[in-house]
Amino acid sequence: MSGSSKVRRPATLASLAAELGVSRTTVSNAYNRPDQLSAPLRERVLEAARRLGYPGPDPVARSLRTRRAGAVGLLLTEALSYAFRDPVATGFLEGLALACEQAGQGLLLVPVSPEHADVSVVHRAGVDGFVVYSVREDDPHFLAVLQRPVPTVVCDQPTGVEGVDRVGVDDQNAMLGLARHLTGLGHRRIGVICMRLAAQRHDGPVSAARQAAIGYPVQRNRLAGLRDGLAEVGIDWSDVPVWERFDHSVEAGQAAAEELLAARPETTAVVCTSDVLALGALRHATQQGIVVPDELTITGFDGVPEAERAGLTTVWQPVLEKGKVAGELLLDRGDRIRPRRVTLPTELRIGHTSCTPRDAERWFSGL
Amino acid sequence: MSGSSKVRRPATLASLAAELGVSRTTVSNAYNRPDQLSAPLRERVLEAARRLGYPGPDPVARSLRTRRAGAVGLLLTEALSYAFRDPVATGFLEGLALACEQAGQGLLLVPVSPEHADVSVVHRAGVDGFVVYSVREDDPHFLAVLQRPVPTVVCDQPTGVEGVDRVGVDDQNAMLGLARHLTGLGHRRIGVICMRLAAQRHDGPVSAARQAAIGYPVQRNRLAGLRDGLAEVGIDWSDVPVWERFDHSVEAGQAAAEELLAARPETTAVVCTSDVLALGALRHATQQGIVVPDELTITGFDGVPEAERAGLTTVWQPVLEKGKVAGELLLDRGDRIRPRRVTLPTELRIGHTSCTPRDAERWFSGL
DNA sequence: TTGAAAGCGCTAACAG
DNA sequence: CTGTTAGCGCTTTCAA
Repeated sequence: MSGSSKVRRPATLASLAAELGVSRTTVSNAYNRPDQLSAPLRERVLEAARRLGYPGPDPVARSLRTRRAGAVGLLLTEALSYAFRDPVATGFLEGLALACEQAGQGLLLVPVSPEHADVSVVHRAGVDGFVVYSVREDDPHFLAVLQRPVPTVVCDQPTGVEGVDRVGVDDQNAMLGLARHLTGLGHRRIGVICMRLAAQRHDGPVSAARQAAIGYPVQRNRLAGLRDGLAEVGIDWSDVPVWERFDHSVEAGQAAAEELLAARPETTAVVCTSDVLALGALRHATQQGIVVPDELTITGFDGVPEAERAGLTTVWQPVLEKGKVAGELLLDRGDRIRPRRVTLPTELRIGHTSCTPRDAERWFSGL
Repeated sequence: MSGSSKVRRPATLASLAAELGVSRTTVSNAYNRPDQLSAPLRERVLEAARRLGYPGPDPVARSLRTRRAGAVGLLLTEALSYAFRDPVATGFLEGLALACEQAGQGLLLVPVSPEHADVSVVHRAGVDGFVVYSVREDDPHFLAVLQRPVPTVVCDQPTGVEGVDRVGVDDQNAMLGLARHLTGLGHRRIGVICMRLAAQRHDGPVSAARQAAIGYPVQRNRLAGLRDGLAEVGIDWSDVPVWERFDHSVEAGQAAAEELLAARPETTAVVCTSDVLALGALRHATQQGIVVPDELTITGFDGVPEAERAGLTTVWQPVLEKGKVAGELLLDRGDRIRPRRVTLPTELRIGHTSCTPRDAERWFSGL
């Protein structure tokens, strides 16, 4: 770590005290408790500090002594850098940053990267608590966080971890609402595109076995909600094609849509478990000249700005609020002993990517 | 900070050592230098740690001892939370995060907020260095960073600070290229929309006096480049209307465009010093039924994804790369004594929001 | 290999 | 209002 010609810390609190012929306490007080010493003396101290180039109490030493780091750690899925590309994650970050600002706490982004499977970064983080954003149930970094003797708040997943607060939404119920919207429109041939379901990479159709071993509660619950909704109109879940994508990007959604529709051309509605994937499906449709929604209904999940602009039918969730609540839950000095669970509301937003399918009369005629 | 039922640190390195009847050194070595003790002994230590719930060496204490925090501090303009809404800032953050990941260093976001004008957050940050992203020349937080005896790298602004590395682009020259593009097309009635120029809020036309006291080198340089480019075809800068906006948002750009065009209806081209503002101007035009580019040319600066989608004529700059280089500059252990200056290339990207103005023949006929 | 000694720089009682 | 006394929990020469 070079890059500057600034010199190494020249003075310490002790040396300053010696120089001035006062005690260390007095110098410390000059910084931390101005009311504990006379104004002139304080000014003398500060002046000497300026003269000697003393930058004030060392933050690390102070943290050790006070037992508070003044920062919150954030653990994210994937690489840290990915978070800034994902619209849902950035919304969450904004909310969390808001809470931190308000509390005057720093936000330490833990440098997890796919290559360095090194958990030690978690152990090295000087923080007073952790916020964990949407990670796999058996994420090793998360396990490392649990070792640390500091409070932890999880957003979204994993769910139901003992001793840990959680903020999230009711993914299953939200998806149930979306399913009813679609079945109500008359859709019966529905295909699904979902995000990664397990640690190991897989792209393509999801077997029943794999569905039974989903490592991400959020995806699990969204699929479950859909399953329940379809069951209400007699659709057997095992007949519903589910296409998985490991990467979360528009391109991934596009490719998945292509595969899904090639395998199941009779599909009238593609349900995506995220807006990003849905935007990809939308792009595929556009490029193939498939008219949405007339020929194909496409839905998303999240309610990100891009989706709104595209008029996507989706489930909106309060992403920013999740971040804010996560931060507040962690920073809240209230002496709540019991872990808290906060479930925020979602909202079905019907855009213009969903409508009655062409073959609907088939089903409605039966009424 | 509550929220978890996890208990307070139960064991320390010393207590573990006592428990095992070995020295603290041995326990420390078990974690930090596995090759310095026998495997069986190490296993015994680790086992005891597990049993006693010892989470490994305390990061803060270790930092104090080793004199390295293992994290980089990031100082941003505006509120911390704003950064996640700004497409340029998120690009920068992604790049910086990439560099941190690679180096295994944490990224500590310093919680600056407009309300808390409190500089102490900077003094409290336990970091090995700072990256400063695009702040005003006399930003108090920045001044506080300079006090700290750690290396510092600035992105964009302020420029020319002694002892501090800097990464950025040649804003002036980039804008000069854009200006030539416009004058080459035949534009002579040009209006400007720019970002904030000083600490105190101001929205509207910018006086010559205010232009002479711009506190943001980036804006200063972009305007200077434009001025020079226009001077080449004999346009007097004092005739060019410059509209400032304190907030950086699409809405702000839209409002500025409205005011500017109302004041100067003869304008054939609106030059914006950022894409976000330009997108706002574009929106204004669309809503007013002004055909772009036929009736009005609009240009931006930055080359953000949204701008590309909109086909905006703009100056693209390597935002992600800036973040990456900033991180590398800071983390680079090379013993460069002299501060370094890195200037990255930009690229004029001509979209379909610029074309020859309708009154061009007036000028070309003179050839 | 392992251990003993010496702080890193600071704050928080508690006395004066 | 100021100083004295004890560490916070850890790493690291240096010796054994």
